[in-house]
Amino acid sequence: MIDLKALEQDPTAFAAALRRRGDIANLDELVRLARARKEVIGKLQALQEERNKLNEGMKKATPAEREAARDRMRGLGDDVKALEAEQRTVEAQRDALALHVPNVPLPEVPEGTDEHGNVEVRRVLEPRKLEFSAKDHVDLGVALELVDIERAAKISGARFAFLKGQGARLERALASFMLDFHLAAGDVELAPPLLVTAATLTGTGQLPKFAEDLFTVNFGPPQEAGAAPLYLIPTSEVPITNYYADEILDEERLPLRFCAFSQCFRAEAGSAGRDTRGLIRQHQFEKVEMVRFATPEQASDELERMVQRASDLLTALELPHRVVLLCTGDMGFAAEKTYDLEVWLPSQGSYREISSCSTTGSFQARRAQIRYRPKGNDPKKPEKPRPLATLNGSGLAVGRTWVALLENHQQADGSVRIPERLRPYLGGVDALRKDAGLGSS
RNA sequence: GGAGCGGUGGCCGAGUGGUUGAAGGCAUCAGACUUGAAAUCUGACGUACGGGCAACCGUAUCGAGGGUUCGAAUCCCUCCCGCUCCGCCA
Repeated sequence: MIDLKALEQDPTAFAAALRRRGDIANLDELVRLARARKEVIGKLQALQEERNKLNEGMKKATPAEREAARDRMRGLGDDVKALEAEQRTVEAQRDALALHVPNVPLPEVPEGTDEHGNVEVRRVLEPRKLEFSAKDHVDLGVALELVDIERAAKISGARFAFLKGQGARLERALASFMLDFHLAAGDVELAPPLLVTAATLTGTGQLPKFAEDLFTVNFGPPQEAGAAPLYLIPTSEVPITNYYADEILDEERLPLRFCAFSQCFRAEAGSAGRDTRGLIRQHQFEKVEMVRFATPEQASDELERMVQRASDLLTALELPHRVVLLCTGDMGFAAEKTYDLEVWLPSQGSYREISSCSTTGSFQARRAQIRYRPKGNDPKKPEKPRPLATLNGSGLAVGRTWVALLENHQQADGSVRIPERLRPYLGGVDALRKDAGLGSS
């Protein structure tokens, strides 16, 4: 959620900053509601104060005095209730609007309407020059019996896959390798719940606006569902970021750095027809995620560190990639600055997203009520809590890493070379070959 | 699925209609004492909103919402969450 106080104090500046992403529809109405709310609260508190004062004398008042005060008190009580209802209404209207307003981009974020406005920051590793024509990961995977998409369609429909034999083991190896990489750098690992409440998804910004991208899960048969549904997480950013929801952390603890492995589930109703071949876009995929809790002052540095970490992972896997700074039009709803890491895919002759690292500033923290208490100078007067900054980044999308590894390390004979660093996770094998003797169709 | 119990401040835990934002304890912070530390003593110590330059003042807040009442942490209703036992189960 945007900073409503800042909005109220300087609507013009706020609108200018937000207009860069082209969405300022509700700002005027929000300002109006903020002022209406103050007015209601002012009236309400005056009445409550009067009521409290009258009440103070009631206990020791004589029956006659009590009787005399009663009418006035009744009237006050009714007025208070009416104003309380009004306050709730105004706040509900305010929240309904505010929860749909996206985050404000940082000044250094380039302006643009779509991915063409993104700015390449650097490239790492040269793509190999193949002396044969590159196969894509589906052809490679099918030939090596690493993946079975047709049978997955039979079981679950489109956008699902079985990994098989060495293919399944490769995914497990990649996830383990990534997690160990993060642990070696000092991150704390969390294994999160995969089903979360609507409130949790509101905290990170997926709800209320993007419900169509999520899978809903009911208790028991749909027609009997009594309890509120849960949602399959689209990324472990959701449960991890909400880990500290409604809490106040001491500044000394920050920054906090977590990593997590999880399945992710995305309905992505709007993506029909895009990336229909292969494993690039699935309803279910694995991802290792990095999440940071930091002071607003630390956020920028933490973002750069996450990008570097993701890049180092790709380098360790010998995968050519580039870092891209997203423009205003290509950023996610909650982000105020995002870098994508794009890995080289020989079959497409282009770079494809494999990691996205964002700072949301205090946007999610305000929604999820995550605050920290600044150190302060005077030990007698503790500082007031303020929202902290949350960051998240893929480190990495395991499925897409699987794809990139096959395509980049394919060899003339159809086998796939395993990079040195990954071999310990695959029992020491140096390549995936057709005659591995694992499984048959 | 059946039966029962419970949700109070960072934590534990009193409190069943009227100065209770809430006893007491723990934790934390500051000061005193001490060569230092421990122990001890004194004091401070929730959050949000409104007003104010500030000191500060006011209002709300005892899981959430609604109701009864002049007045609710305390009474009533609904919902949410947690725990225990039985059943089922990876």
